[in-house]
Amino acid sequence: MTRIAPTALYQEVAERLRQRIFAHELTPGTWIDEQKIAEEYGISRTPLREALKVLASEGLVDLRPRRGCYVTEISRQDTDDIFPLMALLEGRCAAEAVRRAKPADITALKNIHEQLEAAAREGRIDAFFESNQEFHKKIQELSGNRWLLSVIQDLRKVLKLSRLHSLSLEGRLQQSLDEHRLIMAALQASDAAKAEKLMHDHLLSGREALAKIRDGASS
Amino acid sequence: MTRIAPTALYQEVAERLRQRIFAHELTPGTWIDEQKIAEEYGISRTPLREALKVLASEGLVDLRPRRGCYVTEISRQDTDDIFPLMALLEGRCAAEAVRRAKPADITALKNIHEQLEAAAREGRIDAFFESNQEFHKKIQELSGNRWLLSVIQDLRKVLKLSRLHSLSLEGRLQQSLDEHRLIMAALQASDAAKAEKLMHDHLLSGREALAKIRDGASS
DNA sequence: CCGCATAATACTTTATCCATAATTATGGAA
DNA sequence: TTCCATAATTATGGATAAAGTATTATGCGG
Repeated sequence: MTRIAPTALYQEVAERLRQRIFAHELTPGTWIDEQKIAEEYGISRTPLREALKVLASEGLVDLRPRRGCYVTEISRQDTDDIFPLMALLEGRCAAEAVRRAKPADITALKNIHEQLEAAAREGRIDAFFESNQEFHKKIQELSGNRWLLSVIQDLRKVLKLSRLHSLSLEGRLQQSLDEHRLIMAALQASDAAKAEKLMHDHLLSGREALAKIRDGASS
Repeated sequence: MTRIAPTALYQEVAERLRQRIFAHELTPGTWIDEQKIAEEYGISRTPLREALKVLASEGLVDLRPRRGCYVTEISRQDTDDIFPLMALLEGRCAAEAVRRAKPADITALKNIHEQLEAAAREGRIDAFFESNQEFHKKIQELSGNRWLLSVIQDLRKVLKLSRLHSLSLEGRLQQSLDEHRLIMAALQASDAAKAEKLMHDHLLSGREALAKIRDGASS
């Protein structure tokens, strides 16, 4: 059987490591033992090392020459820097999406939003996360700007390094849902300016929740 | 002699290739022959391949599995997408820089701007490019947001793929200088809103120049 | 004469091996 | 007992070789 999608081995390895990092199985600061991982995956160190180079330029790991590879530790300063940036970018996405969205796109968005509502009703946290991601992603795609999308996705990857990031959403599930409803309404009403501001504030609101958790945890 | 900065070989190779790509010695679309380059640099293919992975995630080359490595071809759509994004981001930088700049920072900026003026007076194109880059970079650093800076730098790398990009600046040297003067004035006056708008328009103005050259070239 | 299939060549990919550098542990001296 | 130095071990970085896959060219058949 020939593979339809000829992904190189190093790409698959990078993806598996990414998932382990996002799942916080590999926590920030931990050393990545090349030999151990290679053995574990049943591959040689060569593709693994290439995968680590990729993760390094994504900012997920820190490659210290002759010292080894460590999962990136993200600081408070970093999240404080990234959230306003994401707010700016995703706000722009929302505005652009309104201008370019066709009726069918709005319908698709409504479907995703409905999944979010359902997940919230049934208290399915994982599904809520999933739909939330999808909603944001869909809007980014609607913006029609490939580079805007890629920049946002890159930054989101870095944010996912923080364990607190996923925790923070749990604590404000209802609030997040409310904000999503307003955004959805603005999109339906084709109000670009409103959608931009709502999305912007939605992101900053996420930052606030994170800060609250962090302050609580450090006390 | 021990090296102060223990940079890995793959990093040096990546940097050399980057320069060759920016210098348009390796033009977009050309195939990168691993064996030839490795031989040329007197290294094995291992560090070269690692370097290519890095360049790939920077978007400078296109790594097609089992097909080889090609210098990225940037489309009109890409530049049309990137310039407004850069305008948004660099605009934000300017606003942020005004808020955070200390008197000493403004003085430093004025010095760089003066170099720009001198380069323009003496018609030193290369020096003008240099000072222009430095001026923008300094403002990005003043914004104090490491991530904002890195995103902008990444996008700028991609823009540099286009040969037209550097050409376009030559044609509008005087206009670019005028815009810089206005930005400098807004910075000195600590007018964040004005600096943001001027910087934003400055970038879009760059896009216009590029579009003009492109249309002229394709006629 | 054109199209398809097969074979050969070339390049990517992966694995193994070796050397160098860093870190840690142990021993000796103060 | 503690600190410094040296040696040994371990891990990273680089090179070479082998294998697998894709592409191209050539030959044969329709």
